[in-house]
Amino acid sequence: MTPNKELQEQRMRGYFKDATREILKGEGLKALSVRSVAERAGYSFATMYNYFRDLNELIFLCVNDFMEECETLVNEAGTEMEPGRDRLKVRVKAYISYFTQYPGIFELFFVEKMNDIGSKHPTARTIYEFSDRLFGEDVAALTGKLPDTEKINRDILGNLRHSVTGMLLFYNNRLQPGDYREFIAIALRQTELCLAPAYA
Amino acid sequence: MTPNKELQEQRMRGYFKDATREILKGEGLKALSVRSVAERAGYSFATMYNYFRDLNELIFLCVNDFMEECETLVNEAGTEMEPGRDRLKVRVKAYISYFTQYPGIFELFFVEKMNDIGSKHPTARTIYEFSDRLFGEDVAALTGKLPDTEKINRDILGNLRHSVTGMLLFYNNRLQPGDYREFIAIALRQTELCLAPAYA
DNA sequence: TTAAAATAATAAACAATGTTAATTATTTTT
DNA sequence: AAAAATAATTAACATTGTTTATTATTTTAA
Repeated sequence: MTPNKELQEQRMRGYFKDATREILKGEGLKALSVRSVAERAGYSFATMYNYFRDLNELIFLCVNDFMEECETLVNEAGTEMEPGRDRLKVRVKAYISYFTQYPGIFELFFVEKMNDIGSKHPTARTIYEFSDRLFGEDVAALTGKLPDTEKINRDILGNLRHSVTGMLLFYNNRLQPGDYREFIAIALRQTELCLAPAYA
Repeated sequence: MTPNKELQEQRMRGYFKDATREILKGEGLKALSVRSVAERAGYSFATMYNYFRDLNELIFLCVNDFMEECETLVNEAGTEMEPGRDRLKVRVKAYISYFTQYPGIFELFFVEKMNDIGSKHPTARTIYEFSDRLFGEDVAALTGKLPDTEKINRDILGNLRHSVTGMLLFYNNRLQPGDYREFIAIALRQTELCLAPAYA
């Protein structure tokens, strides 16, 4: 019987990745350490270095998983609705809800200071374009009949990306505004404002 | 001769504060440590604890200085212009320029994860309202003649606050977009979009 | 099947960090 | 000038990421 090294290694990596995901979703980046991950995975902290270059590599691998999870959640919001203004708001709300429920994941996506290598990583661009992918269809539904659609789309999606990220940053990291309901209300209002170029 | 304890203590605190400011402006938060501050101040790291509760207190004290510095810079931009759209853009540009020149200060203002006490600190609110103070006059000049001025002002200033912060976050922390000129161009374009409610 | 080789897991160690407690140096007061 | 108070520093501890040695295990070869 020849042992399946590939499978074994895959499993080991899985244990560490799962542990990392759980900690990030639960206690957040602050609680993440080589030792905390290893303990949850059931191995010594030194074992991690046999499967990953360092803690950062492990963190990077989680981003894709989280992105999928978030996308699924957003896609489950407003399924019965027509693409457009109202559905966009429902989807933005789901997006925001994900990142307020898991502030550690928000931190990981948008806040964590990476080294220069990390920022040049393709992941950085994928994150940058993440909201475009999620909200593109609804925006396109609003601008489809207009001339100069592409430019307007870029404007709107850009504004959405920046202002939603900004709001989440203030809410998650600075507790501004202090109340969640108020935060959501402002967020939806701002979402509407971002659509202005579609009605010009 | 009775020694002026007050003055002496004030000076000591000044040495540490200056050292902290210099490091934050130069190498950024990552390079800031009790030891690096103390070395630059010319004292042992333990001495810091005789004048400040901890490193966080020292950091907080710098925020106000930086805010003043930034405000001065912004106020020096477009002094000969009329309040309004064009001056706003010049001022936003100065604001952005400050926080890209000193990414460590941006981190300190908007990114650094504070403990709950820190986020409930009055400073958190001051930071939140900082851009409103800087850009309020120009926005008011645009909306002054409209009905429902206050509401529109809030909308515009909110959108400005969030989208400028979001853009800076992407640029400073994720190198998106990769080129500074492109970044500025997008930022100014987005600034204009934020003003849409004034022209409705 | 058992000895040798390869591999995997871990423990030990190091450097850097924030912080506190103990100690030394300095200044002030009596 | 000695005693008391204060200031500054050193020593120490706990926690972090990471690397280097050791130990345990598994695979291979005789």
